[in-house]
Amino acid sequence: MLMPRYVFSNDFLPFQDYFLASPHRVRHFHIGDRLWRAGAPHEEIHYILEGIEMHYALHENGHRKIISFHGAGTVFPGYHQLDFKIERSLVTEALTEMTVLAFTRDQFKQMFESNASLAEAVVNWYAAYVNRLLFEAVHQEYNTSFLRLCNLLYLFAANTPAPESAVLPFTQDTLAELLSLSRVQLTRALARLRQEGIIATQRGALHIVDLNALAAYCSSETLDD
Amino acid sequence: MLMPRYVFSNDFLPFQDYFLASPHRVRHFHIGDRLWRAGAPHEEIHYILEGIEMHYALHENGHRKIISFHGAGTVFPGYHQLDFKIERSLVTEALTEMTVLAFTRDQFKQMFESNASLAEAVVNWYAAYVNRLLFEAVHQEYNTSFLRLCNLLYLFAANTPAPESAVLPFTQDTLAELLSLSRVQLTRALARLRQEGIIATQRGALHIVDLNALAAYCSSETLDD
DNA sequence: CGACTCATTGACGTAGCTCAAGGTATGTGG
DNA sequence: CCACATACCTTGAGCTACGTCAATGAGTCG
Repeated sequence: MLMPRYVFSNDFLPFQDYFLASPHRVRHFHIGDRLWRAGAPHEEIHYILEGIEMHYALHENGHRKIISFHGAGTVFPGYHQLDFKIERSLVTEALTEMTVLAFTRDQFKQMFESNASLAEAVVNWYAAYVNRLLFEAVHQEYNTSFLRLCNLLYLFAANTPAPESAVLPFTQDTLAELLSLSRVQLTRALARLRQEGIIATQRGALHIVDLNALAAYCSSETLDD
Repeated sequence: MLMPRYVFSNDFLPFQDYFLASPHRVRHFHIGDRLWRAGAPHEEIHYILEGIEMHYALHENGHRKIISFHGAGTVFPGYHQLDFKIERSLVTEALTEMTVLAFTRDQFKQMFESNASLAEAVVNWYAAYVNRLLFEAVHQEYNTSFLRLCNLLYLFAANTPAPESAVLPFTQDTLAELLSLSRVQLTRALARLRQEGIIATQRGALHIVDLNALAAYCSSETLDD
């Protein structure tokens, strides 16, 4: 049974050769680059060969809200043919050096219409993205900041190769912006987890020390039982 | 440019004849019926011929969060082939008498794979659904309850035939559950709008009196300028 | 006309915000 | 390799928006 994800990767890996054989343009990005023009609608769709990008929104009042991360083997943004106002306040930024295959909407449309299993993959990707957003809108919204943090950390840890002793490479700023919390409030929640021996904190990273104790705090939507 | 929507209808109307000609089962639901078994994954996909349904989530702590409404000419839930835990806490309930064409996942898959323009429509529908969820997660989250209410009312009004004097048929309970607010807080925000002559309230409904004044309160993500 | 649902308002508690000040790693240039 | 700058992290104090609890009023329906 599938749990919410904040990190997307490899969900289009089976199509890599197909993408390479289809009309595209190879593009490179450097750390901190934005993957498309600010304020513009999404004109290109990327298949990521290498690197990780972060997708976030800038709110009128200055807050930054991190939505998701996208790594090798995935496609971003999701293919569609509409023009949404909100997309113009969304930013995608390279966290590492990146290499992508860039498709225009029309090029992607060609592939989408001629390759049914790619179309299925696009739809399944959308379903997973909806799931991540639903998790936040219908679930995290009603939780305290402490519980929201526990859920987030557990989901991240569960997606690593060694959940029991996972190292999560996030600054506290990043975690706060993922959870729509103030940095101060986030620090307080981390302090509690540290005092209880559940995590260890470090500059720019965070270690899971006692995954079971963490899981005991999480809500059922987070746990795969 | 497209704004967030809470009500979905007619986005699959061009396919109605196609749906009728494809293998399906006609089903009827009565007011208050749930459109699929509680706690189960979505096994059927409906094309709605008549009626309106409400989609909501039940949180562990008793809160109910209303997500969206689906009316004639649309398909719900979105087609995909995965199994998400969160779907089991989601409920879809008939608000009126309903008639739908029910497809199994396999039946829908057949259509999806053999009709490229249907596949496009599914993807565009997902993009609109993501947009509605993004609006809440990245935007409304940072707004005060008053501003969130203004945005919601404006979006609803803008989707009616006569926005200037729209009548919105929602109880205050429903509005509170759409905005993740307490009923009390919602009443207070409505009281302010009433005192300012922007709306008139009534049992089970609410009238827009001064749409421009309402728009002046809204944030830019809500306004189509 | 009684029973329900829906709406309104007041009193009070608290989670999480902002503001503020200081502490500790990490990196860079001299 | 030291001095300094720049993140990043921690903790305290006070404020406020919003939640809960509670009581009452006002439409609507059998």
